Amino acid sequence: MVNIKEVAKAAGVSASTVSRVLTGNVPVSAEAKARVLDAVEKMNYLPNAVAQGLKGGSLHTIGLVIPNVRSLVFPAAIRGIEDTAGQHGYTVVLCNTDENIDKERYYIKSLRQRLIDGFIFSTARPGHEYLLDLASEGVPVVFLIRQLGKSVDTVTLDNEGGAYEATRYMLSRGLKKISLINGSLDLPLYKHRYDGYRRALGEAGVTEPAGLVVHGISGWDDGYLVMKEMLEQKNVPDAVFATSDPKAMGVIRAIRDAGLQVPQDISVMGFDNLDFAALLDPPMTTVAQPFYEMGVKACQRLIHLIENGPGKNVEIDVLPAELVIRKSVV
Amino acid sequence: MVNIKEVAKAAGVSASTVSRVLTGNVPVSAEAKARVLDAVEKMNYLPNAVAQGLKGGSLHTIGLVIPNVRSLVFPAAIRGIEDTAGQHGYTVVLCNTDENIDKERYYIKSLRQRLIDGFIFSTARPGHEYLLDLASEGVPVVFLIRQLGKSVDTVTLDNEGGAYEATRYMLSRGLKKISLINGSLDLPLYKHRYDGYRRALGEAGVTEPAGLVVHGISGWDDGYLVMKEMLEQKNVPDAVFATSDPKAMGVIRAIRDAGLQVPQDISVMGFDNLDFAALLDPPMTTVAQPFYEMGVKACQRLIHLIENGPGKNVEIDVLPAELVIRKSVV
DNA sequence: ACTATTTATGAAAACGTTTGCAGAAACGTT
DNA sequence: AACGTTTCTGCAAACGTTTTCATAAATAGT
Repeated sequence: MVNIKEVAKAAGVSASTVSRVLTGNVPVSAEAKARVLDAVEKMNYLPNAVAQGLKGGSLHTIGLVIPNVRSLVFPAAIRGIEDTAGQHGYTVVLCNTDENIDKERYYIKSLRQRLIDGFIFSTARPGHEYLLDLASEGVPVVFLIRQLGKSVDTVTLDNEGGAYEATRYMLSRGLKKISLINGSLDLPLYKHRYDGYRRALGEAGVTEPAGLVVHGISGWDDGYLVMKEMLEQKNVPDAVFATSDPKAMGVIRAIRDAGLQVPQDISVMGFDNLDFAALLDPPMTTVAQPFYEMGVKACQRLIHLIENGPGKNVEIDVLPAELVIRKSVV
Repeated sequence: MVNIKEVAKAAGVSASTVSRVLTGNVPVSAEAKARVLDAVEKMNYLPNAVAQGLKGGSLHTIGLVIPNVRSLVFPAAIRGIEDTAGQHGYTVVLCNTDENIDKERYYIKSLRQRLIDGFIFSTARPGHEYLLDLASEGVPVVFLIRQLGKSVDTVTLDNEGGAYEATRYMLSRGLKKISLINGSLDLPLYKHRYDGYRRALGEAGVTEPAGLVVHGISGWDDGYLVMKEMLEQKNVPDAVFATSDPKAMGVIRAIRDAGLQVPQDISVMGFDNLDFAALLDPPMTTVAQPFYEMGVKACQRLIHLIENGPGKNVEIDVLPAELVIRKSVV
């Protein structure tokens, strides 16, 4: 690759002048400018971003740390991040941690060595408080989807509100005995969904159905198993509110395997509104998360942090959830 | 961040010695080594990879260029790439092009400036021949999933064989009038799936059903539309072979909307074996692509290229497709 | 005990930029 | 015509490493 000195020689000026033409920081005579631009064009010169990075301390790169790209919730968010990063001249490097703290530490170390400008984490959870230290050391950090404390800028969903609306909707359809099949309460987001569910139930004066509220469920296979168990125990709900679409799919499968129908025998509601939710049979009623938009906002916030330093106060951006009504609830 | 000179001072040696201890390229007295290691530990020193990159010409980073992370075929492959990259100390930056050649060019330019070590492209297609030039300029490149010519190392699927097996399977189930709902023939992979379909039909002595072979279909909505059209024309197949799982989902939906059943009235076969294929109703019979493994192989190959230079001959790695039989075909 | 060899070390150059500094050239003022 | 400004430019230092080169110290060989 051709470097700045060769261009300078070709244009008959010094390297400094070439640099000045290209950065535009300092005025250069029209004539010199023309000669430089000409040479740059002819020689197909591109400044070496690594050298620039070394000088200026930034490579315009951000690190995106998530548990696993294969989880269906992330691709849309990634896309939102990548699109806005690209618009601002940033590049994004992707890291999958599998919720493993050692992997996470390794990635952070490795990226900081590379002069990364900032991080977006979707891996925040109790036990990962050192991420807060990272932020307080002055490294630009934003949390996405998962929140941890209130000291770091965060873009997340109104999980409580979403679950509340969902539960209220089922109640409004005459459903009373509503099972909750929920994720791990370790994650605030599942805690909040539980809260929303309880609030709706409380307002309607119905009590939590015994044995039908279960936490710590993750993935469709787990969902399948709990549902199967409930059915075998003859503890049959009117409806089940599964707090993720994959769990809901497992639930539906278990209901079908027991010879029952959705929603005629049991209604099922999901959460996430993954791309295929509309295509299922029956099309799934669920709560939509604006993943793409969340990615965009998180990235905008991070770039703001990088370029303007930390604001006076941290910003916790809670986006509204949207109820999407299809056919899996009576 | 602390730099090598500060460590050197703390250890009472020169920067060169610190460097030598850390790289291990040159012997250093045990005593100096101990002092250096001690200081490194105490000061939490991490060498600046950007400076190393500037010196050595590599930042140990690879570029992964795909059309869109949101397409369900990529996440597993990405994971395969990222995992093996991580094992070799490489970092991966993700680029979505939306099949847009200008975006692709922009990313390539931007990454080359950043001293990227090599590229994996899943965007190869006719019209993008300049990717071949990139490779012949000496930039390490491997193609994944999509092939373009034979001059660049490629990891792809035996698409012809997969489609052949799928078609033969449907034939063996007594299905004769088999519709093919295929992607764009511009992409060799869809061309090959068509070839496999025809070979199976030919061997069985059955002719392509008139009006039931259609190309250029992409996504579930398109699939839904063609199927609906066929049904309205009263041109009803025994089975349809949709060459991607999303297309198959659209097809199934259209069949249901017409009041027919899968597979009793019409059998449906997909292609890809996306994660949720097993969870559909009925569970979908399809052709599996080993996406994760393909990602691993592509990344291994790329790292080999980066570290050992181009081999004498290019390697086109065609992985076998696997028929996975579930319940959507009689 | 003296030279020849090996071993360990530091100084300095190099990687490709950007930028502070100072000097040169051009211009405008009186 | 002399001076003060302004405008432009090149030199050199700096970013944080690695590595070549030369030198000093230590060891071995006679």
